[in-house]
Amino acid sequence: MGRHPCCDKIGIKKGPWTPEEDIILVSYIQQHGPGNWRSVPTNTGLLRCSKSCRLRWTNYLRPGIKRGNFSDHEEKMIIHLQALLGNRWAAIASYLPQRTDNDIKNYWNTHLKKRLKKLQTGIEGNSGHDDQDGGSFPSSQPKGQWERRLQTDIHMAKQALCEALSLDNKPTQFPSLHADHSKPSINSFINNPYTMAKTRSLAPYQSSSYASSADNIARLLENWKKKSPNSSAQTNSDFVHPTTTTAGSSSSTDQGPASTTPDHAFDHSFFSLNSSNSDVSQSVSVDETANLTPDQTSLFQDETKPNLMEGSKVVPLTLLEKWLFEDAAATHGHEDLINLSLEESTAGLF
DNA sequence: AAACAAGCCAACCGCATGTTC
DNA sequence: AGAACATGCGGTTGGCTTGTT
Repeated sequence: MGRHPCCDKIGIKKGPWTPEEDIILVSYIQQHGPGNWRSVPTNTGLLRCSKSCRLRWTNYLRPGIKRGNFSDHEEKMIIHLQALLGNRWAAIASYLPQRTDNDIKNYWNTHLKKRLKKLQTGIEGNSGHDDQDGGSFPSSQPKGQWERRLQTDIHMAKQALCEALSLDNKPTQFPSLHADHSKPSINSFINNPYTMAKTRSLAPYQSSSYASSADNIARLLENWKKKSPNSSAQTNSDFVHPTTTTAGSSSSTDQGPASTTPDHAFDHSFFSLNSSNSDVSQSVSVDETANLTPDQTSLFQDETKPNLMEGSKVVPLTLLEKWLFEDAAATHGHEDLINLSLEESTAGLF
């Protein structure tokens, strides 16, 4: 069944996204929600393929994305999860709610893989580990991908089931979403990994994620101003968003005529936040999003990571996990102890 | 200061899977 | 049932940045 690629159209733009394009895309999604990517290029006038739009949204513009350096804890999470799940970046990313799979993948390939390799060669001689793409899991053995996945999933399902059966609904204190060390809920484990992606849209997202989105936009605008002082003169040949010419400086109050975006909700919710200073990430948070209309809030609840805070349980950790987390426990305190205690409660069951 | 190399990461590509008709 | 379409995922690439010679 020959499927033609989505990007085979002539005139499709490739390469880095411009701030104008970002704004157009975010503006559109603000009004229509993520999804139906096929129609995005035609409705916005963006000279991008639908896939590119989706990718740009999920990897960069989507609310709740944290960028920049990975914390020590995040590193350990990645190392651990990679050992556990293999190169299933989406699944790994689901345990790091603020990171995209692409980010994690890049970070793994550029930092962690090398570091582990170095570490491994340092202690070489006492191991017969297969490398497994950076090889960090001692017990891995040559297995087919599917077999390996299946094994992992069965293991996780067992853990989840065990958790559900052995623990009552012990209320658990979780850190805020903005903490780096969210722990998976039992729901996410049950859903994970195969159904995880599908459940993303169902899991309500913390309202505070909106701040991060505003931050993303603010950042891109900032970069835009930095890189091209004359960028306001740039135009998109097919589509000029009302905010395009005023983004950054006067956009906070400007509500020029919308050509294809009659609703100005976006301008309010995003750019009004950027009014006097560039650091919106500090000023926008739950309170701000509380003022959003249901549509606006639900929009940014749509395509996000699963809500790892959801539910009241976390998944038992293996000894390896314990080892990986124990260092983080020293720095992050009580939330990690939650997992350790669960580990103890389920140790030896499997 | 220029040339080159290495690192990094955003974006692309192709395949797999799910959904709709 | 199966073709067409939509979306998700992981591997890879290209270009920009930074470091080194």
